[in-house]
Amino acid sequence: MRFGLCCLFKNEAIAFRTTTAKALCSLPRSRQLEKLSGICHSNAQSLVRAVQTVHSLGIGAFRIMSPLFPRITHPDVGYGLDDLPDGESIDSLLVATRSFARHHDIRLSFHPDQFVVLSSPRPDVVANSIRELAYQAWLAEAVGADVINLHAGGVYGDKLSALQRFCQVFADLPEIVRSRLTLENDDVSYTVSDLLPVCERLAIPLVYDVHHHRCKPDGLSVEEATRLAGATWQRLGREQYCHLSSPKAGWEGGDPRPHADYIDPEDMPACWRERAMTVDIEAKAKELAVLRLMNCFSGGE
DNA sequence: GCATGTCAAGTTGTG
DNA sequence: CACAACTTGACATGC
Repeated sequence: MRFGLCCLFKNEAIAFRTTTAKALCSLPRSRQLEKLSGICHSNAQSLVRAVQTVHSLGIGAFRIMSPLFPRITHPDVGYGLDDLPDGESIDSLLVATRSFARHHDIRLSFHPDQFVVLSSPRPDVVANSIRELAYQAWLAEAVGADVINLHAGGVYGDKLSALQRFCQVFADLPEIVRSRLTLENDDVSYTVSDLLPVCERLAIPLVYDVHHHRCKPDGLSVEEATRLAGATWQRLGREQYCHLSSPKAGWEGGDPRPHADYIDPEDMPACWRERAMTVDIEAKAKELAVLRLMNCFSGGE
C-alpha cells in the first residue's frame, strides 16, 4: 500500500506561486515572460523540494498541481519553456524531479481540473481540453508521471452519447496523452458501472474513488468496485490507483461531498489493506492527514 | 501592512 | 435565473 499526497502541503514551507491572465495582459510581452519565468522557476524548485519532502516523510506518491506553469496554454498569454529567460534552468529542475522520483520510487500523477472535458458537445471546449492535456502530458513525460486522471465530464441529457463522444475524441489524442489517461468515477454523474465498459473498450485504467462511490452508489459493493477497477490496471501490468477521503459533515445528515481535514480510519475499505495499490488522500490537512492515516495502519503492514 | 475581492476555462444542481 | 460547488489558494488592489 502506497499513500499519496495531493498537490499541497499544510505545515511544510513549500508553496506554489501563480498569476492571472489579467495581470499579465497589462505588461508588454518581454515583461510578461520575465514574470512568468520567475514564477515557473520558483515552482519547479518547489516541485523538487516537494518530491524530496514527500520521500522523507515516507509518502510514496504525489499529485502535481495542474497550474505548475500558470497560464501556459492561455490563448492570449500562453508560452513555452523556450520563451522564458530561465527556461534551461527550469528544464534541469524537471530532470532533477524525474530522477529523484524514479530513484526513490515516488509515483507522480496529474488531475486536470473541471475545465478539461472531452465529452462536451462544444468543439471549442474539446479543443481547449486537448491543448491542456497535451501540456500536461508533455510535463508528465518530463517528470516521469504515469497517470493523467480525468472525469468523464457532463451528461448533456444522454450519458451514452456523451461517452461515445469521449471515445471518439480519445482515438485522436496523441500517444503521450493516451498512454497516461485514466477515468475516475465522480459523485454526480458517472459511476464505476458507467465507466467500466468505456475503460475496457479503450484499454485504459479506472481510478476508483471510494468517497464518490459512497456519495453516488451504483449497486456494486466497495469490494466489487475495487476488484473490477483493479482488473483494468492489472491487465496493463500497472499498479492500481484509488482515491480516499472522508466527509466533512459526516455520513449522516448534511452534504457528504465536501472533504474533511483528516481521514476517518473507518472510511478506509478493509479490502484495501493488503492490496498492492496507490491511494491518494484527498484531505484538507494534506500531508498531516496522510501521516496520521499511515500511523493508524503502520502496525498492520 | 492587512483585509478583501478576483482569478481562463465547464457542468450540474440548488436557492 | 443566478450562483455555489468541485481543489484551494495566492495575487492584486485598495484602505
